Amino acid sequence: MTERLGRQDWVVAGLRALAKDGIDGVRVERLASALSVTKGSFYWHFKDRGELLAAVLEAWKARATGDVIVQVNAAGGGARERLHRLLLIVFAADGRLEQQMRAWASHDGAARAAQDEIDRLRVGYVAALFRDLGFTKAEAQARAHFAYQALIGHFAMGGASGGRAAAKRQLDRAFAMLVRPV
Amino acid sequence: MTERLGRQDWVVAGLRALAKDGIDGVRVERLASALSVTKGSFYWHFKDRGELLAAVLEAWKARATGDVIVQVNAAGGGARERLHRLLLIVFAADGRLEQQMRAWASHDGAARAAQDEIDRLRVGYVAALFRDLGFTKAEAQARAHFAYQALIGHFAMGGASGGRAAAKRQLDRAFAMLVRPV
DNA sequence: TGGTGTCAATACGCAAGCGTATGGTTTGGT
DNA sequence: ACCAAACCATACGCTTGCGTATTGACACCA
Repeated sequence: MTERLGRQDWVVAGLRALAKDGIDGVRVERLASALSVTKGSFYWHFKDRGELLAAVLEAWKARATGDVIVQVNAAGGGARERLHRLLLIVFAADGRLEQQMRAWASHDGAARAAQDEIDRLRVGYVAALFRDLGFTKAEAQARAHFAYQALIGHFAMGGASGGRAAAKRQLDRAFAMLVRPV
Repeated sequence: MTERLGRQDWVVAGLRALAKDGIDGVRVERLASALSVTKGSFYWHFKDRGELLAAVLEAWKARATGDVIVQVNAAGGGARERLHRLLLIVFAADGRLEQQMRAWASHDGAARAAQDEIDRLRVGYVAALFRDLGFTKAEAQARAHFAYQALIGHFAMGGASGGRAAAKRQLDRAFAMLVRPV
């Protein structure tokens, strides 16, 4: 039942703590207690707290990269359908980790760099969808950027404001605006 | 030259520290040293750190409420001009305090409440502008919300990505999209 | 000149966290 | 059964930061 721990267990616990309490909630003694263990264990797996944070960052990058994109691509459909599906998925997603990640990035260089990298990648993907819809490169880039900014803002504001249905109606309006030709 | 300090000096220093290092950079001993004084002074003006944070929050609310809105209103013009001017101003503004404020709100109830209040107020203002442009209430609300989210996202991403000119061109595209009738 | 109120320095106790040292326990291989 | 490696507990020292207590300096007023 109570298995011994590996590096991954600490990273997972770190991600959980990050999503819940922000980066300075991921404290080694706290994680230890959450894992029902003492920090004696931690310092066997990691050199120091910094190494854990780096690992957490890496883990986040890994899951932030593929995940949704492949999910959207796998379901097929044209660019318009994909974009719509993408928006529905991401705007309904739990943005707490994303938000705390960004809060972290706001005062840490490495996190900031990782975040920027992920941002570029995701905006690039969305821009490609807009291009498929027939927009010029610049227009596609602008719209993708704008839409992505809105997503980040959405997360930053703590997700939904009204009910599920109201949120969907608002999103549909935004979508209509976004895909309407110039 | 070296005047004695008042409560306000600490609050101002707190805001500066918040914008620069985030909420947990506003430490009493750190502020003290920034003000070339010891914490003996601090604890004369404030009961504890919590009281300072509350004061900082209050100060932020005060300056976040009026400021830009009156500036935009004062310059006159129709709804379209006002909206355009508003976007130009806020998207070019320094969002560091805003961003750190939001990072704080991501793990603190009081800050969160204040932030929500400000958000509602600002979105309401923008929604009124959209209504003046002839949109229905729901459409105006949706567009205002979307635009505001994008602003927050913009700040969260650390402001400009390309040059000043490129940013303006992107913003103009977004503006065109936002004001285009359904 | 003495007193009172305002602001500040110093010294202290306390708690949270990090990282280290050292020794104990469990596991798997032989 | 025994050993070595992997994993964990305990105890310690150190730093940072909070909050308190006490005393000092300055200003203004009577």
